[in-house]
Amino acid sequence: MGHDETRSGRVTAHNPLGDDGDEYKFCSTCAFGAVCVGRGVDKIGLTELHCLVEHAGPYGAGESIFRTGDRFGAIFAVRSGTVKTRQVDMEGRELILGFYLPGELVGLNAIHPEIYPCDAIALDTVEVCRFSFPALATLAMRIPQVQKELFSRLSKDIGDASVRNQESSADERLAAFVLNLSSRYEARGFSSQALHLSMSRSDIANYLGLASETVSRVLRRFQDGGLLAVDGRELTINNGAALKDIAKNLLQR
Amino acid sequence: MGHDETRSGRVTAHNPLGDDGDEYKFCSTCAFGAVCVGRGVDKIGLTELHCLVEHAGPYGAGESIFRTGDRFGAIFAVRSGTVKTRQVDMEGRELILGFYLPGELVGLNAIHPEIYPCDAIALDTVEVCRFSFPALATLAMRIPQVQKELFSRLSKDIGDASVRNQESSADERLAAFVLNLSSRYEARGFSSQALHLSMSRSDIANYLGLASETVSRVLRRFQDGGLLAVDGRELTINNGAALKDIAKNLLQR
DNA sequence: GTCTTTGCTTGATCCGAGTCAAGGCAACTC
DNA sequence: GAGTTGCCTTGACTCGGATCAAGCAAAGAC
Repeated sequence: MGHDETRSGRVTAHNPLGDDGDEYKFCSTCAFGAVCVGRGVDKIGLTELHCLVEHAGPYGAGESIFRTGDRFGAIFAVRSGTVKTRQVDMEGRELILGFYLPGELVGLNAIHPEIYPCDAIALDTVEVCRFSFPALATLAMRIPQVQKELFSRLSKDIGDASVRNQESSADERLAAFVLNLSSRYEARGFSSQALHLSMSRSDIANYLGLASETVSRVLRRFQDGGLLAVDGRELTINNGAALKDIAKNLLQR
Repeated sequence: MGHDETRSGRVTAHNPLGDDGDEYKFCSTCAFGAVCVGRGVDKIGLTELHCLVEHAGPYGAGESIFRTGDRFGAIFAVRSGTVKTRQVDMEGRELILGFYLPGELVGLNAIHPEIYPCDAIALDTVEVCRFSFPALATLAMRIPQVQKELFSRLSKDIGDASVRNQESSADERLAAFVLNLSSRYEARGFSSQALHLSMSRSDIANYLGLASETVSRVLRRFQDGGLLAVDGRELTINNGAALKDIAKNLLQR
């Protein structure tokens, strides 16, 4: 055990995630790892994927994972907690681009400008997996499934961003927002009925292009109509069908 | 020349773009080809890229290049003319996702769903280059620059789509729209001052989330203020700086 | 304990842009 | 020529949601 320990200790010091055994187990619970496992990346590819991952965090609420203008070097998979991305304009006004739940990838919009075009900020306690993008791109050259996954994720984000663009009422937006969160939580094994809003009303409002007062009012109206129940940031969907009907023109295909 | 001609003739019959000599010249004027040339794809890679390209069109105004629900098989570079992409919701209302000028890529949002999520419709006489996506992805496995270009284009579209999402006044939107068109034309070697709007007022309105009447009124106000001159679909920018000031919060970085 | 601070809710008012309606102007057709 | 069609413009009215302004509750600070 003596000199082996020394050697692996040295390696680990430079690459703390180099231990495949632990890492394999570690990443089998990681969202992006699960994606790869689920979509048929072979075990060798998966191991290589793990070798280029770094576990980062925890970040406390309000801390940033990356900031506008930082040189782009990696994309991040949320491991736990919720992340928001935002831009701040010249007048200091915030524009929220998106919320990222466990299992979702942050930073794909930075590949092109080669600097991060937004801040990524933890809304609660957040852990992430960091994927060096040059390494990922290199791996994608050899493993078709990795390349395909990347293309697919990128393409999906284009579609998702487009959906938000249509003109629609506050009711439609909020119903769609709630249902979207619900289905994303469900896809990751959480409850689709009872959900926790990690973000403030004003974050939601900003994201949806509304005033926070409007968010309050619409949620209250939905609650009065029996569509859902809100208690602070805890939200329970009681009539998903009715919400779907309200949001039908905004729902992702 | 004799048997050479015969051989290349046979090949050409099955793959009409297989003749490298002609094709190289042909695609050196094609927008996507120019992109690759400009960014340093080597000649061998470029030749291979040309081999997987098919020239399609011309399409007349109103004809579609692909339609919602078609199985995704290729992305398209606009060669001449203007293309719009749109979705039609259950009530039959149109939602315009984007306009594509010569040199721009259409269909990137179809990679993920693996079917086209929208119609691509020619606004005037349109010619395109068709890139088989499986072939492109395969080429990307071997040629880093092709992979990089694809990642970059995809990432750029995410960023572009996000920008449109913020709440903003009709004036801001229209100023940003005009400037955006202007810079895109300029990037392709056209005039940045005098531009032709290939799309109707109602297409512009739809794209910007406004009513067509509002587009009329705002353009008129801009004209009265000396910012630009409109004559039907011909538009001349007279005071770009003032437009930039109006649009400053929406301008792409 | 009180005093702040922060986030959320509710009410009253106002304004930008949508909607409705009418009319203008080319480009075609017959 | 007159009529039709499609697109654009202009005016009058309406309304959804922003803004302004309180008020309230929970969580810290001291």
